[in-house]
Amino acid sequence: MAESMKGMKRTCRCAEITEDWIGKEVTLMGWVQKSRNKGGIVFVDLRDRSGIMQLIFDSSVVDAECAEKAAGLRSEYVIAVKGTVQKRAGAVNEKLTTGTMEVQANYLRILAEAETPPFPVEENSKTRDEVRLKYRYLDLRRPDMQRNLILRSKIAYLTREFFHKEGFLEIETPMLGKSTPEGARDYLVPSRVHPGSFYALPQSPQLFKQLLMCSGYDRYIQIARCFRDEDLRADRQPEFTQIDMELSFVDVDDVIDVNERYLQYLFKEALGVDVKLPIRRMTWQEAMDRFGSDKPDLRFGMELHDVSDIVRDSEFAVFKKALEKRDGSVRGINAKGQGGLARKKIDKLVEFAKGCGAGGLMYIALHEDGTVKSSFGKFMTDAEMDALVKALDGQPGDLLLFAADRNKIVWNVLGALRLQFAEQMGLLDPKEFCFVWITEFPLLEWSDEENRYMAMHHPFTMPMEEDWDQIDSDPGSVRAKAYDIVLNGNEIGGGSVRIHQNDIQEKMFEVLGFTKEQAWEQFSFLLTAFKYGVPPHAGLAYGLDRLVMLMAGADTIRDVIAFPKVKDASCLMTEAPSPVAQKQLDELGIEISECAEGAQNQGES
RNA sequence: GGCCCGGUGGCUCAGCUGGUUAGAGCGCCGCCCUGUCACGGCGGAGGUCGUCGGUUCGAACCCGAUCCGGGUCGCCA
Repeated sequence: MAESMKGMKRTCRCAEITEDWIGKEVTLMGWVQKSRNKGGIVFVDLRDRSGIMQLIFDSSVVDAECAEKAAGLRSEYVIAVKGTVQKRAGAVNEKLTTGTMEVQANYLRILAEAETPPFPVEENSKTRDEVRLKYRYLDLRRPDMQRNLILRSKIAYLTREFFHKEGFLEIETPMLGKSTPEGARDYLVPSRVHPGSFYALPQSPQLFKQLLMCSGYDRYIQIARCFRDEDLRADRQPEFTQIDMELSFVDVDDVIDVNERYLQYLFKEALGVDVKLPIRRMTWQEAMDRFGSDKPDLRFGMELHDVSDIVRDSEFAVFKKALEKRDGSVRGINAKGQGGLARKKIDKLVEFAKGCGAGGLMYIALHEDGTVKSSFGKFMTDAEMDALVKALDGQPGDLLLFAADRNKIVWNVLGALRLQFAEQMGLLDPKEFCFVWITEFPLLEWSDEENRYMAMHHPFTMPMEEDWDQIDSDPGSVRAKAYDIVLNGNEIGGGSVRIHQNDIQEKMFEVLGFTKEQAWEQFSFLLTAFKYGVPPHAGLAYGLDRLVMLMAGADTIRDVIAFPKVKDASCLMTEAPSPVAQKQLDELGIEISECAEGAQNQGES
């Protein structure tokens, strides 16, 4: 039976009590973690967001009514307790920060009873995600989830504090905006007032923050919700949070400078971790050549080696074909100490490589006893094989893996293999934080699907001056003033200097295949604004969820988001999205097609 | 959309080559217990093995479809 808390006032949280409090009267309120009834004495672990305090109900101290109530306490009951902080008479519990103390209770109220929870509310839950997410409010009671969300709050606070001191202004941008064709799919919101027209939820505040620069706000920051209607991953949710910023009268180095100091401050204050400045920088080309990725994990080596020149004259058809392709190459990595890998496991690696888009994967296994096994040795001369082993510094016991194809595929395959081996070999320490700036990204990327160049970052990214004269002759070779900040193989942020000159912007649209009319139709407000005096500007945005995930040591961003969605972007707790009443649809002038209705009915059965 | 992994009492899992009555730990319920903290002791309840269909004398197990969750590729300017 639930009682009122009238007349009682919480004095502090459970684990805020220290030994200085011994002898003091306190009032605590929280959830029953566990109750141990010894007969005449009942121990209760009381939990709130700060931690646990042991309560003791002694039948020789409390009245009969209180003793009976205490004996009836069950997990997750919400209670209020008055009592005295005392040093424990019995053994100390070293697992609790409050383990030397207990509260000798003298008064108890049951504020709410609770049914037995569907899964244990405890640290390191092994309960599967499906159940956790259905009862997310219970999952969020668990100490590890509470720590994550408390850390997230602290990170948001430190971020605002740091950038405020640096002269940034926090300005909100709209959630209801205009749909744009490039980029991810938009979440659309129908307009009641304008039947047939739709708002789009922002994929990022990109254009608005550039307009704010036009308006003279100089330095802008926002912790902004963003939406992308694409498939989910462990590190991707349909709605997510960016730390979004834009600065005027700056170039690449200025953005990097303030952000390096931010990261140093954040990691020191939130985790006590020292980030050494300056953070290492690496061009995109170097990252791809050495690590096969534009977000290299630098906590370990196992670098890629280009062996194209060594095998250029070989008779092996796979190598030959690869080198005839545009941007074709043969590259390898050395998986140290993996030479003894069983044939079956090597076959699995080959399958893995095929999954990454490769035709296959070649290997040289250097056994400890000096024998050599290779999938392609018979097509090669001894001299060529020796040169390959030497190029990768192969020692007895090593496994050398080679991919041959267009660069994009070779990088992709070897970069992924490199990570897989590192994980298998236990080379990844989650407590080690290895930052790197990746700079000088290509401005454009060829799209086979669209049969045109696409902006790698976005259409407002400034090209590097020294490459600009190649924009007509060789657009793919033009580099951009774009940069990503990478932490342990995760892209935690990215940004660029923006185009503020009319002629460059027009040329950009032309290269991207926009007609002048199309460009104006989509971005007229921005292009018009730029006519009235636009300062040079640049910006950057962090994925807050990923940043918190890495700082919290979590495996998925779901563990640092209070109410995340599952893989098909639905919410297991609220069951969103859901069909709506016909009346709502009528108001919006929306009709559901038969095929969508069919899919919906199927989904419900 | 493709590929891979999983779904067995409330939770986490085991369940052999298809074999007769589907197990364990935790939790839960009852009784006992005044120093427990992974409390302890005694007793007890609880499962259409995700769903549908098929193969078989016989299916948790094999086959097909489907639903749910996870990972990944595509996708994510």
